[in-house]
Amino acid sequence: MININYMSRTPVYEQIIEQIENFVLVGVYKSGDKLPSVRSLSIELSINPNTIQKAYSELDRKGITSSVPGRGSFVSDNALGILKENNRSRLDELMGLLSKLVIAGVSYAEIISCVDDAFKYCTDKAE
Amino acid sequence: MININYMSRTPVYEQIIEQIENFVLVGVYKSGDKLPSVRSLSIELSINPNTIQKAYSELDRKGITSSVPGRGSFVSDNALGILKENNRSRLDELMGLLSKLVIAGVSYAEIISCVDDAFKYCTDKAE
DNA sequence: CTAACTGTAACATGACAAGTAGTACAGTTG
DNA sequence: CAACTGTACTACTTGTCATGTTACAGTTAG
Repeated sequence: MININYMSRTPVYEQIIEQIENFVLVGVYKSGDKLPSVRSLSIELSINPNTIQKAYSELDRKGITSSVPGRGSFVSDNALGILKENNRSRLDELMGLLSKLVIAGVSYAEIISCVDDAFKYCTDKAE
Repeated sequence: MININYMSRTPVYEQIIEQIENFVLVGVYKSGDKLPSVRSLSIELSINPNTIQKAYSELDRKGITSSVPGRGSFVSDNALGILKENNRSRLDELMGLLSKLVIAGVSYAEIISCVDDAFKYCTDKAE
């Protein structure tokens, strides 16, 4: 389910965080769902348990999940809300990328077509 | 002229590369222009000459610049073409970011407004 | 030619992040 | 009780980044 790219510069634990957050955003994980345990996921991905735990504790800190010793890690009630608010603030990131593309000579129509595709593709998932 | 952010995760030498590439894209540096020397830039930015050299040699490797011992580093003839082609291939990066924003509930109108702003801002610089 | 500049190369060093390895503790569940 | 769960801690290895330093060779202006 989770896919790790070892060639990437972004640390493994951050890749795990990002993918779990995406699962929550898309609806694969819903509030109350149980995440795979630290040990089972570490075996599945052939990654040291400490790396998984680092990801999980960071998710806890963000309020995305809630971990209980002995029981497991669970998706928080307001996880979706937190993530949506976080992603919303990425609009400036979008501006930076757009500027580069414009300077590179990418046409207005091409970019609009990308935007349309993104909306077409996610139209049913975005409430 | 060049601005280094020491808090950033991206290495200093990559920040230098990116900013010089931007100068070429925007037209501050044109083909044949001479870049500041390794030593002068290292003094200006209070950075070790080796770090500057790492950036310059990478720019050479990409074909953006052409360095000659004793003379200096100069912007290549096809630098602009190489950079435009590179940036053009970032359209998938745009798709990824757009998907996240859409899932986060950002409206179509908001995104289109961003695109318009980007074009308005860069309209005179994009040939 | 000389002096002052240029890029290039090589080495040692320190700092830091990431990941691994191993062990241990405490809570939960069946 | 046994098997699971998350958590904590230390030690170690690795890779990258940046610095400090020295040296060499080519170019240019005086």
